[in-house]
Amino acid sequence: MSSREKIPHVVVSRLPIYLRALEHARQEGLTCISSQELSERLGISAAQIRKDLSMFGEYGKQGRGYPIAALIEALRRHLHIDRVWDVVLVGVGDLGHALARYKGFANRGFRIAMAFDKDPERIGTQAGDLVVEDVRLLARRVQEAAIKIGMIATPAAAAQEVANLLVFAGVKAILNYAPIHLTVPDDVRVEYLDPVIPLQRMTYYLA
Amino acid sequence: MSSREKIPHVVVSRLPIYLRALEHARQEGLTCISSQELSERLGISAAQIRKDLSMFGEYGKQGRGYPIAALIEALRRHLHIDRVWDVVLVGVGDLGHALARYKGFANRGFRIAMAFDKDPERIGTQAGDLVVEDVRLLARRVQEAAIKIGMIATPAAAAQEVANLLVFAGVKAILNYAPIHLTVPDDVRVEYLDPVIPLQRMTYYLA
DNA sequence: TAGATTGTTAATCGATTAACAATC
DNA sequence: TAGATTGTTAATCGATTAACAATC
Repeated sequence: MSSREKIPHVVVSRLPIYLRALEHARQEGLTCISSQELSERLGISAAQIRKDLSMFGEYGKQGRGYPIAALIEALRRHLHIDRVWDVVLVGVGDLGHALARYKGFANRGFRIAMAFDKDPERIGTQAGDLVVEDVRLLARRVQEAAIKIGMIATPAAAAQEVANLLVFAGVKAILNYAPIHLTVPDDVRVEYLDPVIPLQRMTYYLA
Repeated sequence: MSSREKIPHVVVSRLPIYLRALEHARQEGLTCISSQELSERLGISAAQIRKDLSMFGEYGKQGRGYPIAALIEALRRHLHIDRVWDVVLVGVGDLGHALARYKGFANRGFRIAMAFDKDPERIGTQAGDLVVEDVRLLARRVQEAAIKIGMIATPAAAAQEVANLLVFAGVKAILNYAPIHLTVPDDVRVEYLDPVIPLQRMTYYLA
């Protein structure tokens, strides 16, 4: 039961998955959903789901399942997305542009607030609603805005240097699209989105 | 030791990470690398790395470490990327375009061979080197080319339907960028790249 | 040879599952 | 009430780590 012990990271990592599924269920007009139903939708065992959720509180009702709206609200609160986080984007090539224009951040807790590049050809151009700024201004601008989350969409060769800069500017969480492992201080988190890694994980199982 | 028992998926999932680090090390001009050195570069324990690699064979030399070129070759073989896999891309919006033009697939085992969309405005237009085709032709084209890997870059609302179509066409591995869980048969693998999920995993730890 | 590092074993640690009393 | 489903416990299962003999 409930939220005072340390929650294992595997459990935290499933929370956004539950949240996404709950939001879909709500869109379908459901108001309540059982761990069994969630299990079928996600391929995660019902016992696992109940155990995970029980670490944060008693949200379920026996005989009926979980009230969707209340659980969504609770998960958003536990994940600290009961607010909107400003994000700084670095690297505005094809992928950076796609991210700057991506509509999926807004209603899930995030907003790209600034975009930087080092290429003079790109600086001053438009990316989504933003004007691309010179990466040399990054540290000052990010510090002033107290931005805590960075997205790296540069080539691999630049990514570690950009990470250092973000860390220096006070960023504590980095989403890295560049195909390279980043070395950062212990109090900074990194998540990786190199598309080739999951592809290679799957080809292992292909004939 | 060596490769006849079933390898746990966690181990398989680390192989591409090792491979990427080894390729970087080779680019730096190294010819041999110890588990200790790899550990520092990746934040994975040296014991873990040795144990993982030992499941595939005895690639290391006591006192010296692992010969990089040979290990790269071996990992590529075990991951079945000692060849180039054709991939079918579905959904050619901003993200799909970025993927079609991404240079990082070619030398890591993949090639986007076809791109489909259902929007008449997009069909016939250029995406990277490809001409966007009508999604109604997908099943036939994919079957004929015997393509086994699909990438979904459509909106969430279309993703499950596209997945069904890919499965019908014989695809066995799907990389899904749409923010939705896909339900597919047991012999089909799915990997997810919704950028919001990792962001929400990190905000849990932000104040 | 001396020093370094592997592959492997056994011990530890952590995560998942099964089962069921509690209860809506 | 009867039926369904939770939260939790204990048992199982699996993954990681520590340690070291073997050996390059």
